[in-house]
Amino acid sequence: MGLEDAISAIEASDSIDELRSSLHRIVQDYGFSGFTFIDAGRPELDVPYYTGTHPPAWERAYLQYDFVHSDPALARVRRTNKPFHWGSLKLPERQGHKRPPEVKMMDAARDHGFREGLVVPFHYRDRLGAVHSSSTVFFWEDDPRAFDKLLICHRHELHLLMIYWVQRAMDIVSRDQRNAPTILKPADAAETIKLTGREKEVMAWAARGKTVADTAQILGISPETVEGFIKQALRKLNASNKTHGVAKSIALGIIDL
Amino acid sequence: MGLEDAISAIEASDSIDELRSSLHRIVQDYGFSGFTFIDAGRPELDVPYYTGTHPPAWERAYLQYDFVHSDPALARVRRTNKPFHWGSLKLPERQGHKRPPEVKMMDAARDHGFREGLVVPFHYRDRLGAVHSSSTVFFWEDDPRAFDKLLICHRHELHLLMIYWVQRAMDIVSRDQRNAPTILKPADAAETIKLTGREKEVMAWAARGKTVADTAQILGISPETVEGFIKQALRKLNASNKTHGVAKSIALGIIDL
DNA sequence: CTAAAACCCCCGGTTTTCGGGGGTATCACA
DNA sequence: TGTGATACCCCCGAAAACCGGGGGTTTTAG
Repeated sequence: MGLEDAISAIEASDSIDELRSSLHRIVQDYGFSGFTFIDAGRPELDVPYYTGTHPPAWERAYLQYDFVHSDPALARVRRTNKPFHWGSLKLPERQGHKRPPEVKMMDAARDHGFREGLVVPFHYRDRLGAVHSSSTVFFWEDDPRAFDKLLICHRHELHLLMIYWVQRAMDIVSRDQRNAPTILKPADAAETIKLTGREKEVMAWAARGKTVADTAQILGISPETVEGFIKQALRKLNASNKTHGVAKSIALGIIDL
Repeated sequence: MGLEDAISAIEASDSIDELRSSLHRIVQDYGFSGFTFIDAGRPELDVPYYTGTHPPAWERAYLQYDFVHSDPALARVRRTNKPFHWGSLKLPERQGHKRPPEVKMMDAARDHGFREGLVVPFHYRDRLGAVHSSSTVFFWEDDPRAFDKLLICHRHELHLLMIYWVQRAMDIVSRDQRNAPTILKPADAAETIKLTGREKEVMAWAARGKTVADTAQILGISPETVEGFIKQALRKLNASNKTHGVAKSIALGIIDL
């Protein structure tokens, strides 16, 4: 099946179930045993939205051992845009006497028969402008050398496929909202947050660890004024405290470190 | 030039200037007269970052008439993930005697010789996990029918090209800016700092705006214990307070929002 | 001209933070 | 089967941050 055919098959799918089996057929053609699509943008959730054609045993293990919070691929997905494979992940060395949870997770994957995995990150916006991050992993159970060869030739195709797959999934879900998985539904509309120069300055110094008094001295204004700017910024950011405000500012790209 | 060659050329570029001329050559091969990359995620900025090989006259007009705030393609980019062309934009009807600004902008583009344009949206995350949205437009000055034909055959290639181009641009910029990391002192290599599971958890909840009391309830431990973990994490991070610690944790990739 | 927003300063009561100080539980290895 | 390293859990008190207001002048945009 060529790339154009695959995209056509995806765009012709008319329900999430159909979409799932379409992709399954496509990735099987490439030699993968299955795939998992997972919402990667909400690390605070214990069980984010996911779907796919992975083995049930793997799903049970993943949930049971809380791998969402230790999966090193998910962590990387949140900071990158290009596909990568499990073999390229840098795992932490064991500190002390315990195996780090990341290593535990990868060992478990191996125990389930997965010898490699291709992870495709995709960050997208819904029709309200809200941003979502997704991770899709294609499982490989055959010879790792064949996997390497596949990557060289078809990495880009698989990347493109996922983009159109996610887009199609979003279109379907927004069309029939009733039984929609929550993640694919448009979240809060993206609000444009506009901080003034002073507000950005005080937040940036806060991010660098300066207290209100420090910042006041740096900027040559009174501590009370600094507090005023911070309060104003927190209101605009809809943040509950200074720490939250700084985190949001970084996430929104308002301040750079 | 094939797709793989084009991507190779992009990934081999070592500066923004080189990257720009690489892409220019590639899109000229497709028949476009030039391109403009623009940071589309900040509607609040009057002059967002942009670069490209557009005619200087067009750039002057764009700035002079403040087209950033009326460009209908930019507005659409913020809500979509697939490439589209100017012809598919739905422009508002003229009300009364005034031309809507969107129409004005498209008319101006035509006056500058552009008969069509392919717009490729791309939403990406940087190494801090911050989300950005970009718009790249490829200008078409030839026969519109040839443009339609090109889209059918090569839309996906152009889409993929942009993804790798943006990623490469980000890599170059973040490499060049690494001499001014105020928040990361040289000694703070990510590898040397290892937080335990609990330490990471309390820092992550702090970044999401939770107070010590909130976090204690979420984790089912006493507030004093939560404080203990935070203090321990701050020591390891060599951070002067919680806000600083959270900023550092994000910068080091230890926690995600 | 006028309204809105940026910028600057202040108070008082409440909550959080962060320097310390404790302790137990678990695990790999000898 | 102990031993040592580490994760994990709890407490105190002085200092700082938070949060709700209250002022005012200057700059910007319609």
